[in-house]
Amino acid sequence: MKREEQKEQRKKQIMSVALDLFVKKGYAATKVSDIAKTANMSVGLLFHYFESKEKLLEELTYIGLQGTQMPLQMEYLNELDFYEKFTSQLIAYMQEQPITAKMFVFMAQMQRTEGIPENIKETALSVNTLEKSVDIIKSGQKKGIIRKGNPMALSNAYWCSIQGIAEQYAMHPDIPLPEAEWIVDIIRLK
Amino acid sequence: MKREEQKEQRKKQIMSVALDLFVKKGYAATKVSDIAKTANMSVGLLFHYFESKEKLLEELTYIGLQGTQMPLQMEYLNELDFYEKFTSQLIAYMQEQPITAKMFVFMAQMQRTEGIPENIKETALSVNTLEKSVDIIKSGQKKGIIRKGNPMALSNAYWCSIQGIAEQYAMHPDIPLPEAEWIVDIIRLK
DNA sequence: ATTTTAATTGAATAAAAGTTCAATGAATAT
DNA sequence: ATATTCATTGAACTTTTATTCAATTAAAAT
Repeated sequence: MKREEQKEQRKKQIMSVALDLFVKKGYAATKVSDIAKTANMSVGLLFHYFESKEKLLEELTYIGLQGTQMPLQMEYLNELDFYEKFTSQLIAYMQEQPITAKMFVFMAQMQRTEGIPENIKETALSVNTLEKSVDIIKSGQKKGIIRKGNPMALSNAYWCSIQGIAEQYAMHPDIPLPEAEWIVDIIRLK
Repeated sequence: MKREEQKEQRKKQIMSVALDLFVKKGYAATKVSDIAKTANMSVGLLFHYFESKEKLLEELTYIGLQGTQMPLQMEYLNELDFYEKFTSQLIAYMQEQPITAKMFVFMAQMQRTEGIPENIKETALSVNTLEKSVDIIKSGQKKGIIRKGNPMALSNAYWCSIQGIAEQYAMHPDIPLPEAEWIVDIIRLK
């Protein structure tokens, strides 16, 4: 069964290159021939593995769903501890698995970009964490460990920072990542 | 001289619509016909005002350079005050002039996207603020008002947050913006 | 009023990008 | 060893998107 392995290998190779280019240049700006060239194969071969550019995007999104589900150790003492654990684990994970940051950026791109097929957007949307987060903020505010203010705005501030950091890291992995503590300080009550 | 005014009007209209679509969908994914349709005109007319899609992008980038240069009141007491003033003014400005956030996102897009002509990238690059910021961080650390840590990482954390917030706001102006204080707390020494 | 100039349109054309396919060669099975 | 299956190529074809242009309409100048 050598063929099967090789087939999987090829698909992975294509998807890896595609992810990279989609993140760097955007989906629409990435030509199928770019992907093929970067992966050192002919366009014909690429179409042997994926029936269309859009199907490739679809599979990538589906994988992304699992890829962004990092193995979170999610027992936490309180709401602030939740954010601290999540942040430090995410940062560590981005460093160890550079694909994490790329997937993060890619999924966000899929969510917001108009003209992406609906089924793909829906898959990307299931990564959305903002809603749930607002409740945790509220709960932490009651306990007096998270600062006062509009919970939606607080949650948003935190997630936007995470998003911005992931984006920067995906593009420039050379620039040093922040300490988790700094980011959590956005919402921490002093 | 009605003609001249009208001409300017048209160009502005096209550029405004184009900015909006470029930010939402990305440059490559935005068709000239999309822009024309959204601006209620024929594609032919669009080409009467801009010789190509790329020239339109170029002019937009040039305008963006001025657009992101918001009228900053930049006398500050110390390094932390600098960040506080800058942040609150940027947030206020984004609310008053929604175009600011879009321009911010657009210019960042131009900077990072591969396949954008060099002259355009260079223009976009001159918005880059990260370098200068590192020195301010260092100086503030000496005074003991900015927290300890890698100055590059601190500067990066701050700017990534700003970028993430601008991106979110450009896309979803309905989600409330954070207080400047929260963001500056990323770098503040407690 | 008439002429001139320029705005505007949409269909025609050109260029670019996605997709197919017949032919070739390498691996696997018999 | 031979047959069979499938990976691989690149040129041909199709579709999409950018760009041009001749014709029309509206405004400005004389």
